[in-house]
Amino acid sequence: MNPPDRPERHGATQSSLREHNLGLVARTVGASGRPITRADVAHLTSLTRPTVSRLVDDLIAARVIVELPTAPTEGAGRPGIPLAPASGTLVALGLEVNVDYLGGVVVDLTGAILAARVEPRDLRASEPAAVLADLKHLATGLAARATAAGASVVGAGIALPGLVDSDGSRLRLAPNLGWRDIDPRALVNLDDLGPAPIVANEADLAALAEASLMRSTDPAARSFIYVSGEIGIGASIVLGGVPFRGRHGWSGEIGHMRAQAGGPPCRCGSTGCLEVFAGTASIAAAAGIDTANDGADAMGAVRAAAEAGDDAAVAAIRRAGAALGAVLADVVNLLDIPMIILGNRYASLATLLEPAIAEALTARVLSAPWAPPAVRPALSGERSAMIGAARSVLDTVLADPAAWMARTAPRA
Amino acid sequence: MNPPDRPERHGATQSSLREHNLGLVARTVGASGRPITRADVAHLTSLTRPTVSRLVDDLIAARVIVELPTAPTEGAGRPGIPLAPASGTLVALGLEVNVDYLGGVVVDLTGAILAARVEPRDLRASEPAAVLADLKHLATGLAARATAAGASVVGAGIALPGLVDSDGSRLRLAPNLGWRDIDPRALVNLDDLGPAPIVANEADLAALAEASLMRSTDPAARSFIYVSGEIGIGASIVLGGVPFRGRHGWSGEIGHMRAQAGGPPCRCGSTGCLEVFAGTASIAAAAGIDTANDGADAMGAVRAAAEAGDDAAVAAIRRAGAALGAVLADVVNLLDIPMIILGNRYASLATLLEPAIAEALTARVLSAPWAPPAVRPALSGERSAMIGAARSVLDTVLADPAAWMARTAPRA
DNA sequence: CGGTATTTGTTATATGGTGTAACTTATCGC
DNA sequence: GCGATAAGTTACACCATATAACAAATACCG
Repeated sequence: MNPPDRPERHGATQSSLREHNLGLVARTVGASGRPITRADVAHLTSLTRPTVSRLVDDLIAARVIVELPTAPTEGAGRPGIPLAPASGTLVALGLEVNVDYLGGVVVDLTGAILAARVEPRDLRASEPAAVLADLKHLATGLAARATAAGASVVGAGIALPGLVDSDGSRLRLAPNLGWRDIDPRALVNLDDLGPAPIVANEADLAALAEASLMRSTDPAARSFIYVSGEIGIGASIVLGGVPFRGRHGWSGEIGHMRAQAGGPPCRCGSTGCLEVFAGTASIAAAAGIDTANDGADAMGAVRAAAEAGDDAAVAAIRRAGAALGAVLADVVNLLDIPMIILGNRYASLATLLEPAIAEALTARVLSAPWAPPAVRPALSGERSAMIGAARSVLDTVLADPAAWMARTAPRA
Repeated sequence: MNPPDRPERHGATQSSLREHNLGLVARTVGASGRPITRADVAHLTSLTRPTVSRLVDDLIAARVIVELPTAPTEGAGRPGIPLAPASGTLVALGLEVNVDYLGGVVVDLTGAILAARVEPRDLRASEPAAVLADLKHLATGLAARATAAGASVVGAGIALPGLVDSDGSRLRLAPNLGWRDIDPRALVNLDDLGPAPIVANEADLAALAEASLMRSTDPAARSFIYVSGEIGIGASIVLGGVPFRGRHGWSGEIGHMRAQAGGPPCRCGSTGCLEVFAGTASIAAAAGIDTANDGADAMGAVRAAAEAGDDAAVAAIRRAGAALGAVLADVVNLLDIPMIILGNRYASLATLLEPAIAEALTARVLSAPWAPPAVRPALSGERSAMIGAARSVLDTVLADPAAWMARTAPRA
């Protein structure tokens, strides 16, 4: 997602120039929510109109963007031809393995979901090879459907619930699956689907999906903390639209930051971890909700109980919110990223958790008087990790369309 | 230091190409510890020899790099001409205001300190306008000396002990100086010394100096946490050689992260802050060292006492180390940056603090079994913030030598 | 209803930076 | 002293963008 500390970059040649501008035009068309003309792109990028025209022609030929039927005109002068990212031409697969399901989506450059398939299944203590073989089966099925519909599959991304090395070569540990030291790429083996799949942590990819949704609503907010509530608690630190993964790719382990002195021991071996107070299992237990059979909707039950005035549920949420707030205050003091997104299972609890979180933040964040941190539920829903996985693949095309064009037409 | 969330970048033209490669060559020569030839640069950058030659000629004309007398040759073939950053030609001023002194250095592209001047002075509760006027006086004196020696001053950087907005336009709060809401650029007014000076937090600039020192010893380690011990405790998060400043420029406030529940109240109004347990004033007090008259060397006295076996001093250091370790464990869990540099007043205590810090880190950092975090005293010494301030200005020249060349020869 | 202003998109040409190939220069090894 | 080898330079081709001029399509105005 981001490169590890690289020593020094490469020299730029004329073709790098072209690649750069090609990507710039593609991203400019893609990022601007509504269709824009070649002239608009020229203004936005400070490139000249002839240059933009040339680049746009190539991108149209590569099926990255399309010309729309000329819209109802306005103002003087010749009306421009609206351009938009192509829909249904280039697509990516977003796959995910999680505790209680396994699934995949097909997403195109507009962000539309062309196909989806989710198989609920209890994957606690499962066999990695078998599960990932099933995932491959699911993926090839989706890919076949997409190509049948005339789309080209540019690649696949895989979201996993655990510590993934930053280059995606290795899943070190997935506590809830009971997996350890897996090579996901070898086991899924999607070599026929283009380049090596992107493999990353589920929270980071969900955050990426959130980032592209936020780009439409609030283009200024390109950095935030995405908190993913589950049995464990993960976070993704998004800087300028890109998750920051750390030295090895293991950043964001806020579940084991200290929330409170003492308390029951955490399964990590330490005490006082946030997870003990604000993990979904812990919230459910404190609220007196049975979580054994129906983990997915336990938070819905807690919410319902709390809204009905159940004391245990209210107290459980308050305790979780206070713990989250204490930890997040430290995070904001450390990073000065005053925007917190509550995602995954937390999304439905967000309005209830907010008061306690906000209270802790205003009490402890040094800069709160000048710039009070914002706390918000995630915009993206259930399948955000899969969507983010696909998005991350499509982003590589948008970042360097020339590479994709070279791949698709090596007939020179 | 790093830009705030920018919406979208500019289109690249042929001159951007040139600027990029000019900077790349300059940085390649500058970063490689020892002199290298044009052919070496070509190999390292993947540019061709003719291109490198052209760029090098321009950089020599601009006095950014120089040809050295041809060295004792080795191996077959025509010996190359060694290139190195020019010494004494282009220099930057690094200035600093801190609690008990005010000073400046003149640094050239090789990192050599050509001149320095430090005036000890008690600046607690001082008058900003008067102090910064004195700083301007000091700066112009240093600049005059530099130009008299034949150097061109490319600009100035100013290090301040407080919350500085990320664009350097405003010092929000410097608790130890008693300053609040200052426009440092207007008050220092160094307009005749090139472009607007870079203004930033003292810890961030010291970290930058540390980063360039580490580049020589360990080029792989481009990301680390620099902890600056003082009455307050600041930190700079260096990612890929660049301090990360956060949304407003106020990142790194670890002094007010929670170290321990309860404890005496912090002057920030909260309780349990790290500063209460590990700030230098607090360490000195706990060790029973009088800090009133001689704050600068109080840590030396604590160290001496601890090494002599004084119980109070040993306990004070142990308490501070445990608190630091607890907070830093959270930081490493959050960011996965397993390298911690103890700087400023902590540097001399580092060997004594390390055991307690390391103990807390191994106990609480999730990834410690795979990748134990490293804890190290800072390499850079007393004047690191000033040096970093100058360095940051010189880095702008290295990043874009074309801009400097345009400034110096606008005779077209 | 026709002419003008205005803006989009295209075409033709100029500019400029890098790559390629060949050449010159300088050293080593025999 | 001669060939091998590598550094640096020169001459030229290539290619991407800028500039300028032009064609096309609409609105505005008399």
